[in-house]
Amino acid sequence: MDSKDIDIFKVLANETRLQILHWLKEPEVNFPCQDVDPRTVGVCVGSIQKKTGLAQSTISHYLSMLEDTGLVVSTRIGQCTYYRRNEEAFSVFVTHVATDL
Amino acid sequence: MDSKDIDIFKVLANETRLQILHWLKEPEVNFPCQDVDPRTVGVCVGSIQKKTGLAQSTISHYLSMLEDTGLVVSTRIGQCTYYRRNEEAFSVFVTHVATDL
DNA sequence: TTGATATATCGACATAAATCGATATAATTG
DNA sequence: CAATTATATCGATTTATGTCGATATATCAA
Repeated sequence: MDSKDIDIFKVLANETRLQILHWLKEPEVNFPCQDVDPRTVGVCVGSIQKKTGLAQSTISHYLSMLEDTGLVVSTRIGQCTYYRRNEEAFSVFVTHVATDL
Repeated sequence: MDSKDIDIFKVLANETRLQILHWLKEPEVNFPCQDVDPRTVGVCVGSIQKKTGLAQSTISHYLSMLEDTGLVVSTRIGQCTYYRRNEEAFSVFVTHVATDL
């Protein structure tokens, strides 16, 4: 339970960010009509932003925060940046919570 | 992963509060010389406050926050209020994190 | 009841987070 | 290269959090 875990608690302490992470668990269900494979590449910022209804700058910021913790990773292809979950980071965190909390 | 879990993430997103929860896992080790059984009753606010070095009002507030989430419970005996972990609340939370995150 | 001790609550202030609109940057297309 | 589209970054404002000192409340002891 180090400072990195505290940063993860902070980033999870927000309904919109939790919602985004949840959506990204099943990207093909929650974001149909993507032009890349959402499982392996991710979902573009704009699709996520539209679904939340918050400002583009806000969602871009949230996704950066999530990426800083390692919970998601991004891939830029052309004009778009695609974000997907990093399940390894989740399992490390879950293990910490289950054993050290 | 409901609003109650978000409140738990918020309360865990602070080093001092995490530290207190960690200390309360082994209260007899971290708070020797208690006048009650720390496992079943808890540790008094003053002992926790001294160990953190923060102001009395701050620790009282932190403990109230923790109690609001259900992660700890308090018992007043005489002038002292004793706080202990509520392990059931932890296991519910851990299950949510492991399955819904 | 008075004084001492332990907590809780209140009010204040500083720092951080949420959120927006505007603008900058990167990539695409004509 | 100019216009368009998608993101990222910047600056501002509002709201929340961290933290303190002062004060109120509850309990014990004399």
